[in-house]
Amino acid sequence: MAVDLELTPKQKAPAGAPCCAPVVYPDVERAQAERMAAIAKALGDPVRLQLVDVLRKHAGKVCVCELVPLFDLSQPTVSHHLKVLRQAGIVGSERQGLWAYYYVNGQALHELSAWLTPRGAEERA
Amino acid sequence: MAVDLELTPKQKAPAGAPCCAPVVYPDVERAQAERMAAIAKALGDPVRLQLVDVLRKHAGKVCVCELVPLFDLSQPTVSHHLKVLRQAGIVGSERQGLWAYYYVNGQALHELSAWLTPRGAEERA
DNA sequence: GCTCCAGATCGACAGCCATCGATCTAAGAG
DNA sequence: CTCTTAGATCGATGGCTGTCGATCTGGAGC
Repeated sequence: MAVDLELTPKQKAPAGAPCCAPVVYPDVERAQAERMAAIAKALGDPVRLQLVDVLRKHAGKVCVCELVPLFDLSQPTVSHHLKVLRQAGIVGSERQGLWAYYYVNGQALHELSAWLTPRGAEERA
Repeated sequence: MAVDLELTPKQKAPAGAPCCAPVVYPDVERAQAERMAAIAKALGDPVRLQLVDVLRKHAGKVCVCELVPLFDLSQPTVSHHLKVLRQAGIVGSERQGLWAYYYVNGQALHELSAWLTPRGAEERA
């Protein structure tokens, strides 16, 4: 851990020179960052996060008709949130007759979780 | 966890009755959901997620002047993103003379990570 | 004092997003 | 076939958000 980096700039930049080195950041991370951000963004709404929470607690497939009354929201809105979660790969759905059942795809959540805790607190990649 | 729930609705709702029980959801979760969603939302932008990534890798405090050239963005925009992260409690800042140094507050990330993995991961995929 | 620099804030603007009512689709019941 | 129900989609709308240039703040150096 800990790149050798100790409050780098020590004094004012001389003239028109940039105060700090560019510190080019390998964009190997960029693709992964986009993916992680997409997952996080999908979870970035209290309603969607609660939807995931409910689906996860039920551990099995849950009917949409059970999800709608949990929130003080219209059915189209809940449907919209489920769609967002589906497109982010966080949940999956399955239709059986009139009803649609949703379930959590643990993979996506695990991906984000793994990024959040990169092995033993912090460590270089 | 696994609540006993197996594809609840078996047949069409009779008349004007709702098809499923409301399944009242304890809003004890609601406060936590808002908190988790706020953290996730702050991470829901690729730039902010990369900022956190960089700060984390450096393990120490990093000067803003080093962060700006990492992205093809104006200084006010980077400053804005840092502010969002700060307000979400994900990063902290410290000013020293002309420079401002940012660092990751592991707590917030750990909170979200803990919520994402509520114990023994998941079994289905 | 004055000047320059680092960084935050402001104001504006475009694009996105959560929400709704209305509508569409498909399936079960009669 | 007809009616009803579950759910998705559409269209509109108001609010939020990412971005920028311009400006403000305050410390460093002269």
